[in-house]
Amino acid sequence: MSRAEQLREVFAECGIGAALEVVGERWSFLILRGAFNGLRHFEEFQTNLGIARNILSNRLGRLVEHGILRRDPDPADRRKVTYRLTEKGKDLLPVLLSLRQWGERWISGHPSNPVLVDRYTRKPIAPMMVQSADGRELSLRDMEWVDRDDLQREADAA
Amino acid sequence: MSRAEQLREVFAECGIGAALEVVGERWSFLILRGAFNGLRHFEEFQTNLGIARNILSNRLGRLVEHGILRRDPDPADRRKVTYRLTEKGKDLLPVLLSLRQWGERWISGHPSNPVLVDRYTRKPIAPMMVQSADGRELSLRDMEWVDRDDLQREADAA
DNA sequence: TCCTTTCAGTTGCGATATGCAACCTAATAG
DNA sequence: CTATTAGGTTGCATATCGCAACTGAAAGGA
Repeated sequence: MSRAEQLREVFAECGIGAALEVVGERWSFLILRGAFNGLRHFEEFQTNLGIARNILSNRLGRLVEHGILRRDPDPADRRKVTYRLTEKGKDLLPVLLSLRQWGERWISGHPSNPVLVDRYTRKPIAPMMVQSADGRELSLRDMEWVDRDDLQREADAA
Repeated sequence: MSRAEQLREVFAECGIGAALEVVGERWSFLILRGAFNGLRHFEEFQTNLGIARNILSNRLGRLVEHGILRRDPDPADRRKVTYRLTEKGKDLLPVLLSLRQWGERWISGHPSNPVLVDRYTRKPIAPMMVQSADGRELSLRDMEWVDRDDLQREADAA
């Protein structure tokens, strides 16, 4: 087994590793943030993020390969290519927002721009938090890591 | 200021960029996952993750530097060093869980081990989701990116 | 038509980061 | 007093990154 394959296996054994295999590179999150903010074209990403063109090309390719972005030619201008989020990509929003809120709280110290608001109430979205199955907010003290099989046995015993 | 310059500034100030400065490297998330799962010592991280020793040393140092882990000598055995999450570190849990749930859903296709449960009800935590200020679940269609100042003006006008 | 600009990349090359194995020092165990 | 453990550091090879320059196809303009 090659080193790369070994690494893939380590990463794949948990959802975090599996996710990082796809979006773990330094620029991927920023490209996704751009996509969520409406960037669609190569030049838009390049000028707005200040990313090197070859890296951008590589990352966009990877994100497309992994089904996070869709790459379509623009029918109106055949030079242009449109990148947009797939469902799989859109589903990364909680990750992006958690990361952003953490950065605002602990690093930059202030909310950043633009703000994501509820379209109807015009109020900013709530902070991301961990909740119980019935919707109570949980802190780390209220939670416990349990082996999946042990949990199953607990349930069977009850 | 040009539109490109404006946007570049926006991204530089964005919480995501700030967060990635600190936890954006390839192994950082996996080290944090280990910490959340109870790993405390250098050798534990090393054998558990299979990370190169020099990289682990470097990453632990960086996480300590940024106040995400605390490094304490073990009073019982002075060879040992204990790394544990600070409040700032613990507050990364929503990021880790969002990432993990996404990976489970879209990549590995199944829930991973161990499971994080509500200590009292013994039920797995809920999926991370974006919510309005009053707790409704929001999908991307229900939200809108708004410039902070525009939002303020909207509020003033009302 | 011919010339220029735009768009989406690719290529070459040097700088940086990463992975691996071996080594080191202090503390503890036997 | 020797072996082992913990937590690193060092040297070296490879992989990835960032920058600048270049390419090639497609518009746009005179």
